[in-house]
Amino acid sequence: MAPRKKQVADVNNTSPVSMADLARELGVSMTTISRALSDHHSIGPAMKQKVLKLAKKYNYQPNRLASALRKGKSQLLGIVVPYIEGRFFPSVVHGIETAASKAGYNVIICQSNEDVAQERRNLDILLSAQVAGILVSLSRTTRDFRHFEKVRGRGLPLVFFDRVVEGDNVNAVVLDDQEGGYLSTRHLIAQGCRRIAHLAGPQHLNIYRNRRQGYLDALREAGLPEDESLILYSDMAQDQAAEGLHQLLATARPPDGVFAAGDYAALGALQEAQRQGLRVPEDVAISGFSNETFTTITQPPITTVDQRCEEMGQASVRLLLDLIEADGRPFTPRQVALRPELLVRQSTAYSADTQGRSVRDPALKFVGDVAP
Amino acid sequence: MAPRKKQVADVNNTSPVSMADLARELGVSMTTISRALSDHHSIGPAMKQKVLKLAKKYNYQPNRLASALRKGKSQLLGIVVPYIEGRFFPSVVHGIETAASKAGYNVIICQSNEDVAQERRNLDILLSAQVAGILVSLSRTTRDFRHFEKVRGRGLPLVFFDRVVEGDNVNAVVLDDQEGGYLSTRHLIAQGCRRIAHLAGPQHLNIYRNRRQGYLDALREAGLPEDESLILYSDMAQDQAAEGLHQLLATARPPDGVFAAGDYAALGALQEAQRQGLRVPEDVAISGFSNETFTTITQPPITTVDQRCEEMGQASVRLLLDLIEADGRPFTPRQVALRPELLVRQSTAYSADTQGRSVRDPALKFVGDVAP
DNA sequence: TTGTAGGCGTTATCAG
DNA sequence: CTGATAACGCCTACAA
Repeated sequence: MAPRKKQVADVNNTSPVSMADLARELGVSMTTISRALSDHHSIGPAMKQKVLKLAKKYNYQPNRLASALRKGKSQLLGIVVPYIEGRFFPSVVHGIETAASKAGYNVIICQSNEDVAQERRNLDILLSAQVAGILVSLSRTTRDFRHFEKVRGRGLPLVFFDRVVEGDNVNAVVLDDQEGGYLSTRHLIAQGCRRIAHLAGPQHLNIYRNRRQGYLDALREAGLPEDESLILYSDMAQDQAAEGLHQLLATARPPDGVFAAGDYAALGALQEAQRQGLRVPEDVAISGFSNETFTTITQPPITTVDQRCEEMGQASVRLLLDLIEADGRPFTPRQVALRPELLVRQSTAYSADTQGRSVRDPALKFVGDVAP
Repeated sequence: MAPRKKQVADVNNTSPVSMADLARELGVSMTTISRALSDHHSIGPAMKQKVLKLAKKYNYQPNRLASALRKGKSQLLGIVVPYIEGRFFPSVVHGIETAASKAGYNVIICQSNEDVAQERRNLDILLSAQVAGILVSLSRTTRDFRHFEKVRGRGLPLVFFDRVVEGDNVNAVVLDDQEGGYLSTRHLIAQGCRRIAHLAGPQHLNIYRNRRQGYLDALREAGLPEDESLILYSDMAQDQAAEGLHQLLATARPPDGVFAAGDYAALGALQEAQRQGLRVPEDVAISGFSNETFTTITQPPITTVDQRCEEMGQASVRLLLDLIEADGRPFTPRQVALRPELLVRQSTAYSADTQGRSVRDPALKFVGDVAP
């Protein structure tokens, strides 16, 4: 019963077993082992069984470092995000990891903390880790994109998501924010609203620019006037929104609907309306954007636009894998715009389900979506 | 101006430059290059400069795979979490990634999806990726812990966090839930509550068991009776909590305070109380657990316990790094219990700050914390 | 069907 | 202070 000891003083440490060890034990060459394990065609079934059995017995784990070094490609994907917090990025990362692991890849994750310098460093790290591809959502402070040229120069597959480099020579996955703004506003109009205010975000960010444009599209389509006095620009904070709505409600012709470009702004508006004694949605309907968790638990729950976080992750991985499989052969860059989903809740619709009911109208203009 | 082309048909791909390339260019040996780059002491400053300059010029990136293969240790840490969603795990991962990258490590992240089999596979993957250490939060379905023996057998540093294997021979970082329950209840008592109900979670989960115990501790300390009829067990869902409070309020002696073991339960209780026309906190004070985002935006904002997610990530990494540095030398396993933070808001305190004010009472029993 | 041998890029051990 | 050489574990022509 005495445990055999190979080395002195090494109580417990099982040193990892390599192919060479297995080969020695079976009296065959490493080639045979390698082939048996990778299910190569030119290997006898008997031999294969023997090898697999021994591998199991010794709990053989392939050394992916060695394999990757030899093949020049690892099974790792790199992710660079501004941060892993809030609702959006974690969900996208969740989608990415799920899709990646399904395809046999693992992800190594880096945060830029909204700092270009850190973003650059992250890219360098991922390059030297020999990842098979990189997924990036830009930091807020990124104005210069030269560091990405390094990646392309290496011929390394690169996909942007959400915060992307604009242009048609990059691979990118985004939410169609304009469609989101359009859907929300169209819905408010359908609910009978005729004076719809827009709580808009900073217009140097394309997401807010696009949401505003969707809002205008819907107004125009319905023949409603564009009224700049109904558009309030802010940083989308709850109190700014409340203050803004406060002012609008004090005017001669207050709005009967509010499309906020963010859920916190919608919340601020909701609370302000209620403070003023207004009923929501009867006196003023309010909708938000992002499907933050809290939108389901306010009274009434807030109508909002879901950003398809997980799908964004999936779509990004799909695109990246296509790029990886293309393996340097010419590949026409793709820009994917995910179709947002309007979740109608009681802040805009009297009869809406608390959980939010997805509005899918086949007559809506089709903007783009991932391939089925 | 014609671009020099090394290879035909290779338009743009800069193949990564290796130490050998630099050595050839400078007419020195690879050894010299390696030493210059790793700042070895026995290298001439002149030589070092030359090498560094050339490395910069050619944009040399060390191949971490090769380095790790040679050294038998990578600069990667593995994380296994049930999933990356909600508030808790993303924040912990955020803390982990931040601490790890500060120490020169990168993280590769895996989700078990609450599935033991997946958890096992994840461990295998991390082992074969030759990570330097592993951080694990157990899946709900994990009852058998043998797969972790493989990791220990390899002598690979292993730290559990939040959902941990119990016992004093593992390294683990948890929140002191008992202390959290104690702090909350003690606070309710200090606010004048004398009949405090507890919305408890499933008692097979240690977090809920511990929160309940803390509740009992505080009652006992204050000389208040333990009344099992005031403890309601459920899965902590919003509607269950509402229903539960509904029943309690209908009794002859309704509670004047509620300590809910989760924020959703607290929310359900708050809404139910308000439906019954009760004022919160005047008629009944309510506190929750977890510091979910929505607790700041309810009316009134809900007093809750912050779980120190980021600190948990940091502490886990610190412990793991200590383990890595011990490098196989005997290491007495450590269990770290993070001190929770009570955030007092208006649902329990008339005068509380909306944002929540941290209660730090030096007289509180000290349970444990990370080293400074 | 199996074996031999060389190399992926780095580092550690020697010897000068 | 510098260089030659041998690994690390795996893969893959090429040869048998």
